[in-house]
Amino acid sequence: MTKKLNIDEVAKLAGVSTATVSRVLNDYTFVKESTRNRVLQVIKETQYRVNAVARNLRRRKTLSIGMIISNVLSSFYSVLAKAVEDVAIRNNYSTILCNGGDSAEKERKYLKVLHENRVDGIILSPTGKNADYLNFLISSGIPVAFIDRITQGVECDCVLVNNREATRRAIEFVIDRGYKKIGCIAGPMDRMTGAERLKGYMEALSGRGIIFDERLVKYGDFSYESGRKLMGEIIETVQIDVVFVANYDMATGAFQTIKESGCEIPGDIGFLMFDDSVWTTLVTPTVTAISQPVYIMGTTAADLLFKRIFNGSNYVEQKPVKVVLETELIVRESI
Amino acid sequence: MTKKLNIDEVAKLAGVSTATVSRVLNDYTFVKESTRNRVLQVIKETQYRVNAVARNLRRRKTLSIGMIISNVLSSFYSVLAKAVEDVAIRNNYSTILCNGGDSAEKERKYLKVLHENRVDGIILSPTGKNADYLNFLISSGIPVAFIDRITQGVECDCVLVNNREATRRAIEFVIDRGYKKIGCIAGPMDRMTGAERLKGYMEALSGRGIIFDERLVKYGDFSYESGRKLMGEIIETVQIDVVFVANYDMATGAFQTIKESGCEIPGDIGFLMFDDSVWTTLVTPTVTAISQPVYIMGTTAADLLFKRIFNGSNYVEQKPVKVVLETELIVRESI
DNA sequence: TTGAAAGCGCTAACAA
DNA sequence: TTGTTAGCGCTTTCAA
Repeated sequence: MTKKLNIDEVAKLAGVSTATVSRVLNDYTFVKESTRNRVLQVIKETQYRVNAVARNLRRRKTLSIGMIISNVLSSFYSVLAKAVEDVAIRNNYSTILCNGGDSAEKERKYLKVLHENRVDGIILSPTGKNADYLNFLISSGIPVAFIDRITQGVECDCVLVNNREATRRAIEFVIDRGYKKIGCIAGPMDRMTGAERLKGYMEALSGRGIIFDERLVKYGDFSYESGRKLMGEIIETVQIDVVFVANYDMATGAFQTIKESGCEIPGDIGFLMFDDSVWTTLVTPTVTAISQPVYIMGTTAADLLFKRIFNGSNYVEQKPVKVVLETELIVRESI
Repeated sequence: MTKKLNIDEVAKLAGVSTATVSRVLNDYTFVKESTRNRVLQVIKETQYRVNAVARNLRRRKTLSIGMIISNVLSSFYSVLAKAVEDVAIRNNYSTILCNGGDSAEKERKYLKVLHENRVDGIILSPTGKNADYLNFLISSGIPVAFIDRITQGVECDCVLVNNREATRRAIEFVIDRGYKKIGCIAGPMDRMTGAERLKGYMEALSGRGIIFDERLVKYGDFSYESGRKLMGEIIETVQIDVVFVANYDMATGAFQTIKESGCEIPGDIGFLMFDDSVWTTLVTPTVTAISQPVYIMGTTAADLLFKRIFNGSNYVEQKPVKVVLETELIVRESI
């Protein structure tokens, strides 16, 4: 707060021009060794730090990317966030993390904030809305990458998993183990992952000649609370052999409810979930789960994004890349 | 990528000066209704978005804060991150999240990046090092708040829990239940929480007349892997009644190891952990845990930070606030 | 109620 | 190898 410390001040103290200081700051090669040292000395003494805001304005680059996810509290998204940040750091970029909570308005608001801050790229798990804004961003030169889900009508890089296929195969496995009445706690149908996983469930049934019974399916919002509540409803109202829960948070709630109800897994009810995380090997019995390569999803999407960022304004012409990663059914004791 | 769209362009299209556009942008009152509408119309048609980088440079404010935590993957820190971001959003601020991984060099690097980006404040779970840089930041007008831990020699707002006291009382409870040989998987001693919790453990022993046996204590790094490994060592080398694990991630690893070893909890070995999160009520038996008000810690620290941010440069004179929150021992089946 | 213009701190042509 | 200088896009006096 003493005197305002900027590049001019440093230049004055070192007895050179601001351009020279700038050159030192940016490791420009053509600076005489002695001059460079003098400047570095002043920088050290004054603890001068370049003002990145001014630099960003001038360079028209911010060395930052934005990331919008539903909620860092969800294990899946926190891994994604970590993966993306790891890649960003490797590229000397900062990450602005936004928890959009799956609200289309929030997503739009965050897109606006990120746009205003002129982030060099945006990576998000989209709500499926705001196609207009996303397209506008892309066409105005800000690369966008989708992760886990997509928004219809927006052409950009994306990284997904084979939700439908993975679910179908897992349910087929369950059926082949002899289970007949297969309950399902599905995600919301307006979310790609929710819809795809349910389709996989239905495909497996019809493929094995089992009539789809809609009373066995409950629709949640992917949250712990909804898993908890819907599992309770299922236990109270219908008779099932096994339950498939469409994501980690809901499965956590559902497992809790089953445990409290006194039902035995897998004796009274088998348990299969999408996502494999922390507690699946800790509980009794251990849980059979469809495992996604979450961290890889994050790094893959980030790599795609940075490829475009570093391609500069040519990037618009390049075809979007779609990566679909494989999941793995990890069979444990609950089925 | 068509034509460069800035405030001048908008002004031209609306037939006014840039100053007027700026006034509209910032809800300045003295603009004639018709003029305002004309400008808003142009903004809408062109999809103009203010360049926050330029605005920040001019205003010498960025409406962003930085947050440095060990690792978003850790349940504790992800809750903290969410809490801080929630408060930031409420104040119309963005959060730049950095995973410092408890490395002093990384912390320093991130502090530098955040400083260069002229964030309006920084909130961190400090490594305990870099006191010089932190003090420099504070004295140059960037408010800092600590959360969960502090750095010696730095005077700033902080939010902690009563680590030592909480542990002491919990261990006393364990002793009073009749346990005698109390193992401990402690955190690293150069981290405040690690050291304080171990002190609490030792205080409880001496208070109850139990001789401290250092063979029963293993020192980990708060990670899943170290919990897993150290629990293995304990099981193989010493005889204990009960184990206290000093944080969530290590407890996850330790619990896994016990489960795999075939030992019964609490029959063969009682289990007590610091932190209460996802799986403690899911496993069999449910786990007795010291619960921290994590979300509240985050919002409290963020509130303190924003109070200083909004106080402008006067903030340096105000005495640092230290908040110590209470934890709660939640008794379940594992003890 | 509006406009002209200075300047936030930096980078990068261009010139020397 | 170094300096001069024109902006980057915005806000904010000051004047009209």
